[in-house]
Amino acid sequence: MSQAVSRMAQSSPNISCGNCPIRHNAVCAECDKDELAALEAAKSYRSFAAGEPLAVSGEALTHFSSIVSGCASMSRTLEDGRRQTVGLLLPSDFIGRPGRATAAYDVVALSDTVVCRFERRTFDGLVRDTPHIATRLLTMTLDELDAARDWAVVLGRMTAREKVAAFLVSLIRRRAAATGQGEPAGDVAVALPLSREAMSDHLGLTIETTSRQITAMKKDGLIQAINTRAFRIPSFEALALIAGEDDDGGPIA
Amino acid sequence: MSQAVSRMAQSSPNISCGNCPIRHNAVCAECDKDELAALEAAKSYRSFAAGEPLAVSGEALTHFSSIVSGCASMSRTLEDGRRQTVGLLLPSDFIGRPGRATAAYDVVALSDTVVCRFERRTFDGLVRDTPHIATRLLTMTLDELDAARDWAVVLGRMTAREKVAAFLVSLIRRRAAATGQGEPAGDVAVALPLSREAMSDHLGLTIETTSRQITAMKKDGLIQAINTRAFRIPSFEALALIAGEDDDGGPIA
DNA sequence: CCAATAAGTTGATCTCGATCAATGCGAACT
DNA sequence: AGTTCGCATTGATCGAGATCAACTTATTGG
Repeated sequence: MSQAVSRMAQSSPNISCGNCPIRHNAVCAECDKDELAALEAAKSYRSFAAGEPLAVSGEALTHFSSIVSGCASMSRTLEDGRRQTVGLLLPSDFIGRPGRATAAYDVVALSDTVVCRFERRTFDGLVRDTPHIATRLLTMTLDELDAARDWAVVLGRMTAREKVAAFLVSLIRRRAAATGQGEPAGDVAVALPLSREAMSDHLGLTIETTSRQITAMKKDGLIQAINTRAFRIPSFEALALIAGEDDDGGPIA
Repeated sequence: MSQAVSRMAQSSPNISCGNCPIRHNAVCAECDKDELAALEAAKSYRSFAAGEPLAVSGEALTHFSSIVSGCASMSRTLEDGRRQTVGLLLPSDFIGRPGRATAAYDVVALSDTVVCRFERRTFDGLVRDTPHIATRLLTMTLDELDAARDWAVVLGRMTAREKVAAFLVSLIRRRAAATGQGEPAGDVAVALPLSREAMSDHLGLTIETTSRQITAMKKDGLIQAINTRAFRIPSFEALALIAGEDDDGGPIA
């Protein structure tokens, strides 16, 4: 998909992928040989086609996984069909939590997706017995928590236009971060890894409203359509401004 | 305030409070004497009057704190004044995160509040060097993450009435959990520790809409007003049903 | 290459919650 | 007791986004 994936894939795939839950790789300074061996033994990969479920809310979750490439959504659907995505999973994001055997949300692949995974009980033991893995997981979880809280501001208080802008801005930032670039600036391109419906589920909007906002933003010159799933953004800063940010760049402190 | 506070306060206050970030107390099986002594030496208490800020977004956060009694909100305010509360902090909830020196949100005391706190650098060291403290913190953070994601469903997809019901249900559940009771049932009472404004900021609604929904729910017999800040709920189950839950009790799996 | 189907856009209308504005109510102070 | 001030409720109106519906554009398969 993005440059991120190809970059990840080439980093010593035979030892350990570059975006495992603990971000382990061959040069991890804190890992001794026994730990690496244990991780390798417990690790496996699995592919999912777009639309395929990676987990079903309420059902057993046998593995702790981390996205290697592709994109998935984590969502809850109410009885009457209303659906809210609570997290967009991109490479390096994890699925599952130590000590819990049941999935709390539905996780569905939005595009073809590869995950790196660990059998749950093995992983639980690894977290319990390996301090620096637990620490690494804590940092990742705290980051996810901040992201979830930031998103609550979008869902609770932003207009449709601001929501769409905030989504594009956050997607562009995550892609840039994954490829090791800094804060995006100026003219940038985004490939959307999801449908208008998945986008709307994430934004708490209907498909129609999302579509109309995109059209309006095209008219205003904020975005240009390469095709329906790819945009060119002439000014990232202008978009970020609409997404309700200070003009000094970066997310609100 | 609630029964929770008095119950907490009496558990060996001279050794360690019962709701410190790591839920340490005199009988913690995993803590040796040195660790306990280190915790005690680093610990202090501080009181805040209702309305007083515990932290300001973007400014230095010198301590890692845990609510002992009272109630605080964690929120972000956009430039134009729109405000969204991203977390309601009740006893045992923590403020701050290891390894970060700056507050990400505004934290304000909603009622008179007491916190138990640790000087930041000391706490960072403690988390780094004491595996079971890191593990405990990881569990708490994962729980917060689930709560934040659950709330995203409320903010993104629920109607005003459902939002108010969901808020009351979650508040009642947290109170019950804090006092060691199980799932609430039947006729229950809630004391609201916050104003209509703070409630609205949490729900992503205006004060007027929140007030109207409360009035409507009174008319429908779902809630009875003891006073403006305290309700009697004749049927917790009926309220939970409106809050968009399955009828088998408990949050959706 | 053209049907068939899914995904996306656009239009018309309606509704829920926001907004603007006034009134009610209770606690704190004199 | 009455005044004041902040909080809460109620009323009237407006508008952003939802809904219902038609249509267009991609994508897939024969």
